[in-house]
Amino acid sequence: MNIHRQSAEHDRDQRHDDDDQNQDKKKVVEEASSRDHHQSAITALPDSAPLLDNNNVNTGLHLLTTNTGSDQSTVDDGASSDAEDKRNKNELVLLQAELQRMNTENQKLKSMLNQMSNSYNSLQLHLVNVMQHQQQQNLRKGENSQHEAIMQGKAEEKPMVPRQFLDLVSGANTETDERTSQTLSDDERTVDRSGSPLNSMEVASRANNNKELNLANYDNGKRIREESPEGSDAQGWGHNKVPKLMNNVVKPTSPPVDQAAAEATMRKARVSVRARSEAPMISDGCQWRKYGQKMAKGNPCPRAYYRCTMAVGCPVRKQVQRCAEDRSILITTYEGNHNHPLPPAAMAMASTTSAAASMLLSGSMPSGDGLMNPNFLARTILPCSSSMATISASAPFPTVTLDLTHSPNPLQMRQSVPQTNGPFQVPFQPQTSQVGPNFLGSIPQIFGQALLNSTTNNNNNQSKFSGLQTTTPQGLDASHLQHPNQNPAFADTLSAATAAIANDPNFTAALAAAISSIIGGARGPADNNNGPSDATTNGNNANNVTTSSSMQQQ
DNA sequence: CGTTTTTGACCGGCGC
DNA sequence: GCGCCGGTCAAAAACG
Repeated sequence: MNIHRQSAEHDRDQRHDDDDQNQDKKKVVEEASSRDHHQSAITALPDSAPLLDNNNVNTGLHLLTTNTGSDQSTVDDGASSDAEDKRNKNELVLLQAELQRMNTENQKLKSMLNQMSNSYNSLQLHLVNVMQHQQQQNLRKGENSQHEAIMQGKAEEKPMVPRQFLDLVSGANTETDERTSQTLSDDERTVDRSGSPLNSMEVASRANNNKELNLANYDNGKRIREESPEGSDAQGWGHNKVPKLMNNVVKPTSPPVDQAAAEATMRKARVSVRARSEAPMISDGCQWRKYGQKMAKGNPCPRAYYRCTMAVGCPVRKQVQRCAEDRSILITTYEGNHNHPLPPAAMAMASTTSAAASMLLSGSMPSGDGLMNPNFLARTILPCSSSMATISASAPFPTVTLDLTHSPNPLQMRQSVPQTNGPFQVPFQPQTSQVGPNFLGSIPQIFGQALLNSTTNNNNNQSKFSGLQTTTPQGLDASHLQHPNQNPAFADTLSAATAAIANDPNFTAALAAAISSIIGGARGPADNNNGPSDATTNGNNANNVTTSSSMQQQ
């Protein structure tokens, strides 16, 4: 058996080696034509670094060729042409030196940028952690006083619900909340999750008779706790194949052990996108080759397996499967990092997955109290969008789900809190976290940027953006938790953004940019080891980030 | 004829 | 140890 496996792997490796050789051949040609290919990663960044502009390099090359041509055409012009010849040669040398200098500088800047991005993310996470601790303490104080008030029979105006709210917003109560919710059956939790009035978006959606949202939430609930088709889609994916795949990833560069481990972890991180589409596959700008199809348990629709073919040896894979409950919903799950530059059209999804993976990475980053709860990140970074993205650690590998299948009605969302059983009612209290205004402010940023990006496109495609959902590692979903600080301003922003996104055919781009802007901070789409196209290059993490949104493609 | 898709077989992890 | 299940492989078929 081992022999068989070894021979099989040997064959596989050999194939891989062949692929590498072919890739090398291709590279030679490509690099000969465009040497500045690698710089696209940097040039994809905002216009912050003129030195990194491809045009500069291209211009330089163009000058070089032009001058060379003039050299040959003026050979017979006499002594004056000799002087000109020398001058041209000098210019050529100068330009070459300049070009080399610029290249070196580009490399330096690139590495600096990576370093800064990492530092920024680390600091940001640390700050979030510290702030949350502070707020926990404050909330505990408030909770205590609340208890005293209740004990004194003054709870008429502030019933038990506020306490629950306080418990919810206090991240420190996670343990207690978990215990409480764990006493519920899975079914109860599922019901609660989908029916929780705390999810303002869902409430709004219900008020709007939005079937899609309810459906999607129900699906998510099943995904997280049950072995639903969708769940299996996002969960047991490649758990036993990671080492093998890692070989593919690591081989070319033979990175250090820790980096390899990080990539291995990142390889596990998945980004799932739920979108409404009649097409067999959503177009994300990448080239995919189908390598398998299976019937997943519990879902009559087959699951298709694709791998990226934009570059030989690219480890990125994706699964495509229709939702069992609503077959108009297409669930696409991405895994891995692109090891090649991506076209602009593919940058969107790559950025999204990168950001999601980064978020997962952040969640597992060492913090003061050990590993940071990945859901903590989701709750802090995306506190108001808990109905859009799901970070699931209940799955074998962390998955971020981007649900593009439902669109909240911000107007109703604004009213949702009063309309429901009260702003503080909590059916059951898993964990959520109260985050400061700083983090709330980042949410409109998401939609704001999405709005900016989306308004640039005017296609007929219909995309619906609803929100992000977070799931606790214990399988508890925090998506039903409404952020207490939701305000009309945010609702307005969300409203405008949603409306704009609804008309955005290239929604993924907008969404990716938005998520990247808040999650990655300085980590832009191009901020990865392999260039602009890298989706999850930083590969450190083992958590799931699911983004769900309702996207309709025509 | 090269590339992509299809599809049955195989492998490894996991639960019982 | 066995069976189930998800993921992958690889030969054959289909496609352009």
